[in-house]
Amino acid sequence: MKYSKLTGQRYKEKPAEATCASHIFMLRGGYMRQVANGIYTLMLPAQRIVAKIEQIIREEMNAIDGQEIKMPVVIPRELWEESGRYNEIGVELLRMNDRYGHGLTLGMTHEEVVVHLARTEAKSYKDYPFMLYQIQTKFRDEARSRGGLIRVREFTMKDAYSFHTSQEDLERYYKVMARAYERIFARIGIPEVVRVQSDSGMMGGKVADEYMLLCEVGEDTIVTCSNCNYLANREVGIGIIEDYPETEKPIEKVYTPNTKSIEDVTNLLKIAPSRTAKSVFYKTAQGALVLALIRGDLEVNELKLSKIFKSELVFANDDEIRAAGAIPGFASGIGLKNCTIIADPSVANSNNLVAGSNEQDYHIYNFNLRRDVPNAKLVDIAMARNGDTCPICSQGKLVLKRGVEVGQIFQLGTRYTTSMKMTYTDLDNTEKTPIMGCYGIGVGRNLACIAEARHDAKGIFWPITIAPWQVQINVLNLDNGNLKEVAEKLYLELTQQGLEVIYDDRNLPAGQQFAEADLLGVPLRLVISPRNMEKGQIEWKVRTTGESGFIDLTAAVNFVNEWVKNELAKINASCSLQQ
RNA sequence: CGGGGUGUAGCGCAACCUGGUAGCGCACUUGAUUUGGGAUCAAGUUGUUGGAGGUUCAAAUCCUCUCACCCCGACCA
Repeated sequence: MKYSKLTGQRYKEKPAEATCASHIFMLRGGYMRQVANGIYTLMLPAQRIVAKIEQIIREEMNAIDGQEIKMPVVIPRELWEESGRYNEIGVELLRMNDRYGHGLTLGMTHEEVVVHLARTEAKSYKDYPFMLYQIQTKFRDEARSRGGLIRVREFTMKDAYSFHTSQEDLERYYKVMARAYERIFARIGIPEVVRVQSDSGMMGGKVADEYMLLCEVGEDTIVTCSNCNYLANREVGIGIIEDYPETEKPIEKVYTPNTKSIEDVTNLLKIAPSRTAKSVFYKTAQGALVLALIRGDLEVNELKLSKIFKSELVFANDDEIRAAGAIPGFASGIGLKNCTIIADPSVANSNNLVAGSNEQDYHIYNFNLRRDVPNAKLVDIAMARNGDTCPICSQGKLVLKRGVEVGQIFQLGTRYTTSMKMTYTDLDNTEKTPIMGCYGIGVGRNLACIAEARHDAKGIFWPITIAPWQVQINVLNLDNGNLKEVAEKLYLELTQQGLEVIYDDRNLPAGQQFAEADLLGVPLRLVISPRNMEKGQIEWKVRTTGESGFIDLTAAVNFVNEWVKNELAKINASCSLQQ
């Protein structure tokens, strides 16, 4: 590729709307342009990287017996109705009508479509197990896209679906897939991606893991341990806290006017938040009232709570709280009617707490959950905190970090095969329902994450496996002597070796060429200049390390060939190709 | 959906408060000189100031409505 043929401006200044490194550099470097909120056009450099990421994913999926297929972007509403998700999923699913008034959707995930296919094609136990995958455009009408390609509405995703005749086989394959994922992240140049326990969200199913790149621009919070390798999304993370067991004392009322919050109460009574019980009222989608009781120093994890009721929860309003016999601001679980009470173990395991009295302007001392609210259901609903004790090793302290989800794997179970009536005939001639797993990787998000993890102040440095080009040729003073001939010849020879070369044939001042080269992040740069040509040499420089040196022009092709081979070998060695 | 912010040339910004011919830097075009870290000189080009209404002799500027984008939150695979 000659630079003069590459369409796209390179900006010197940071575009106003960009706030994170990957976004800034990809706009400045002419990798992409925004078309609408969360919708981008990828230009040649980005498209080349994407193609390489996709190819690596494809190789790894094929290596574990994946079959690449292509499902449609536009999906008829009937399929979503069959699985029940047409009504479960909100506005995120983009719905529209065709000319006949037939309801259509833009695919945001493809469980329905893959089951639609698989249920007519795999009728015998002999057809199992199998895995189908695609690399395809998804559309999700995000409430809030942000951060360039980190979070968008239209994106390319590799989604894979496996089908099994037993839970054991699903679990076996789940591990195979997990290994493939580790190899993918290593091969595309972000081996530091970690696997964390997670919630399966709208996909359904029980076991789910997310692959996270830990970095500041991430929007997920990850619970990590200072001592062991515990890793969990904060949505499901658990922290062990100190309990304060005491002998139960009788309830005493205390006058606490104008104390609406835990902070007000602790300030007034001069006690620690951990000596209080907090009452938070929620309402389920069906309108049922829920009281969550938790110790005052902890926060309710609403995802954990919503799983108990299999419903989204919203805060109850004051009237609804009063209807249950509680006083907002002074509420507790004592004497409530028509209200399900969920208590976190933190409240049960500490005694003589300060709690609401359900009487205006009064709290009580010596609240004891087991004695005072015996009907409360004990479930962990606490948000893990920085500094809590690790639930796995009991030694380390939890540390919360930010992360970007770059992939996820789920053991789906029979959520879709049951609702969509997919069956096969087993050995004993009975009809059975297959068990599914599903596995996603966001291609564009990975691209952005690599940029987040691999950049300096001047630009991105792309790992050799996915770099838009492997080698860049710069010529200083192209018009000088025979430099142009030398460069053209070198370009041709390298290209003939099968190397991917971008040749800056624009005759720009050195500074500008170098600045733009840094933005493009090609791993190896060759510089041809009058100064070095006098000695018959060219200079090479490695983008990542800054390492540089000189080589005779005659040896250049060999040198580059070897260098690229070595770099590729280094990455491949880090993730041996044997399964 | 709630809170905040911004829309002026391809990009970054000024002019807006206090109404009076829309400007600067970069980019772009032509020519010359340059070539080891975002050149130099000269001459140019580029705008319905996001849109619609209103007030006014006069609106980028004031008022109303609207649209788009960004940030924070809610929500989310």
